[in-house]
Amino acid sequence: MNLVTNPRQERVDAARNRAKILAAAAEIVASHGVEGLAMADVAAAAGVGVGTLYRRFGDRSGLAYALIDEREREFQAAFIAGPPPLGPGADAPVRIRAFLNAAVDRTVEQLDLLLMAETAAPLARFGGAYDAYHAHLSMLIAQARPDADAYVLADALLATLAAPLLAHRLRDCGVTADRIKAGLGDLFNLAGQRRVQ
Amino acid sequence: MNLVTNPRQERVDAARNRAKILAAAAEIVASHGVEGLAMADVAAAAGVGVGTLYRRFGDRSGLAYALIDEREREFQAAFIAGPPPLGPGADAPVRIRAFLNAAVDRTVEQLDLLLMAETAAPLARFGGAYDAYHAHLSMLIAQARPDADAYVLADALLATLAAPLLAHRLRDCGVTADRIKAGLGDLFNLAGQRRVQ
DNA sequence: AAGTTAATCGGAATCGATTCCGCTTGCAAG
DNA sequence: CTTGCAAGCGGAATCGATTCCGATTAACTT
Repeated sequence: MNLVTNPRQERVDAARNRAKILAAAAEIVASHGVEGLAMADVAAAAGVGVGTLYRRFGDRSGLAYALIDEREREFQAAFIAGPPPLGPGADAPVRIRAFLNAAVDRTVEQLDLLLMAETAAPLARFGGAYDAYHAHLSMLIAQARPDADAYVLADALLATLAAPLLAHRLRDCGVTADRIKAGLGDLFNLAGQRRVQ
Repeated sequence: MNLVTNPRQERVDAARNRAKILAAAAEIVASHGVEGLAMADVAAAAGVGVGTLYRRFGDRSGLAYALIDEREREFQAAFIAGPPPLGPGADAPVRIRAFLNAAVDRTVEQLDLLLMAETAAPLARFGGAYDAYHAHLSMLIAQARPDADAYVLADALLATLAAPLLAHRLRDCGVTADRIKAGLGDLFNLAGQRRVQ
């Protein structure tokens, strides 16, 4: 899933082209929105052939993920090894709240690109970033709520953040990001508590 | 979202073509799988022009939804007005369990078509069947667990059943449908219980 | 510096979905 | 039984993504 590094060593012209393509794509998204991100246009704006573009990024959604990638690794670094409350050092419940809040913010922030990337290749997010999130979150949940099925609970919490659903709730249903954060936090809080009855 | 009925009255030739197209599409899916469902092929097999196909079903995912539609309305009728435990008559917690189990089964049963339909138009499922499910489930949850945020909890439970995620878990992760049913059931059971502490 | 090779290039060709539009036809009013 | 025309039809044209492949070129060897 790592879209930036490479097996051996990228040839200098290839690296230069990668940079030109990403710059051109970012500019197009900034000026014309995600819909304007046509492969032929990106290639033309970057001054390369479409073949080059496909060699580097695989397909349209690969390009979208590459555009997302920088913030992605930033986020992953933050919750894996950054300072508390997101990173290690805080209690699991605190980290879970922080993680969910940050995940909502991050998704909302890049909603259009995620929408496009997930639409073109819904499977790509799985096996990729999703699995990393899931591994992290289910570990924390197992730690904080030994009685719950951490694996499924993590899926439930993360699936609620899928770009298409989030877009629907935020844009068509008037739900706020804060309400979703609160709802997920409550859901986690309630789940796995020792039952009364 | 109703893909079968129509505003005024469908002309007889149009109705005949609709039937021919659906029959041809179903046969193609049966023999060549969902990947083989190319618009031009369906049109040719049905003996109509592609324009006709688009007039009737809007686009590829519309055709997929139409193929799903029959079982869809069957399912909706069952949980809205059918016999218990799915329909009215049983206690809310029982109906919720039954609904989640049935929803898992139904999704698994038509996983390929749903995968295609959602991939082509992830938004279509929202505003359509998803909203119906959500309305139903959140009503039951509100009834059974007055302390929980039924709206968000319903999203969490339903989002876990999204075709791409379910396909990933079932096919790539070795998770069974039964485990997911159990996990969702537990999640509902735990959520909204009066807290101990 | 010249040779060798595998990685890259570029852009034409291909492929499938979707749109367009002039022609046809069901059907209801006169 | 004509006539009017909105709904419907077919399939060519368009559009954008993706694939192909012969020409180039970076990078290592001798």
